[in-house]
Amino acid sequence: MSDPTGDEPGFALPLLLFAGFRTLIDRLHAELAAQGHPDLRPAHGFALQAIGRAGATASELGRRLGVSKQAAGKTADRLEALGYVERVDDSHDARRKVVRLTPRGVDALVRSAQIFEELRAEWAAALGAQRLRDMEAGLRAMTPGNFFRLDAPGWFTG
Amino acid sequence: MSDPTGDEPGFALPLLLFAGFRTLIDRLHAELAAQGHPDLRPAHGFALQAIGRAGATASELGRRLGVSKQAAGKTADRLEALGYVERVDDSHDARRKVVRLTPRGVDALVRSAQIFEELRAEWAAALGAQRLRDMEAGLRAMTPGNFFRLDAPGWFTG
DNA sequence: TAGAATCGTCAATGTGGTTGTCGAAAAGGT
DNA sequence: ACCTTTTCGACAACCACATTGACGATTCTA
Repeated sequence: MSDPTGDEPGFALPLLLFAGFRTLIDRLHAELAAQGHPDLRPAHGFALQAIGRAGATASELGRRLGVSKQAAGKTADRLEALGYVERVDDSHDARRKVVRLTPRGVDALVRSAQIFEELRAEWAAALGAQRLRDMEAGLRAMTPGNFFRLDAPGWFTG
Repeated sequence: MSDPTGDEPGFALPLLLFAGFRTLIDRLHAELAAQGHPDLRPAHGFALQAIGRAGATASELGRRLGVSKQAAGKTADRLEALGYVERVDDSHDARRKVVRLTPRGVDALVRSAQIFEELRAEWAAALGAQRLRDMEAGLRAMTPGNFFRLDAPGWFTG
């Protein structure tokens, strides 16, 4: 209004991006809670995604999440206590213990994917499909390409 | 709906938003570190912003950040140890101890604002000023209005 | 086969968050 | 003025999530 260009101040951009992220994640977990997964936290969702249907060892999980193997092991402990993963001995390597999704873990993953599709459809309906694609394309252009490294936790506090 | 248009999968949207946020914050702190503030972490930046030039009590800071007054007090302790804030007694209210920015704290805030402007200018140059404004407008439309509540930490883990 | 790398775990520590409690000080109602 | 309620800052205990360093056991490799 008073700004002749109408530009947002610079500090608003990261805040808006975070607000968008947070809004989506909050809605995801509200839905997951309503669908039988009330104990799942955002950090757990990232870990489940990183484990994947093929499973992973604690060390591998740590590499995928960008954290130490010890931290990954503790996260696996918590997910195990919540019933989302189980540990199985590897018959080919006595050192390895594979963290594998339980049926409950798979269910959470399937539902998450479904909910994300619905949320994206909401955004597409509100903004227009093309505007949403533009936004995604713009973000993809401004972020490091192989940014499917899910390492949110711990990064904030250092 | 199928996607003959090559739409992004739904789960990519939050990841892209987070990647954008993280990219900006990482660049901010790389710059801050180069400009004499290597110990400042993302969480600290949020707290400094919430304290502001007018200062705030621990309780008020807690309300602004959406955390308990105890947590806010600990964060103030940490910032005090790093030399970014100081505590002064309130002459009108013997209970209150106002957390106020030191010159170093003000310097960090000023530099942060400057860096954010530069980063936004980079995005505007790469995407086009209008596309960036569209992105910001879209995000503003999809996020709760008064989202200047800086409560990132703790939210993730619950 | 000896040496190096990897796996999972234990231990100690740092940071940031949460309740609950408490005394001191301010504010409010009668 | 007095008593009650609220607010403030602090302390204590605890939890979540990360770190580094060390360790025995196992596997890979030169």
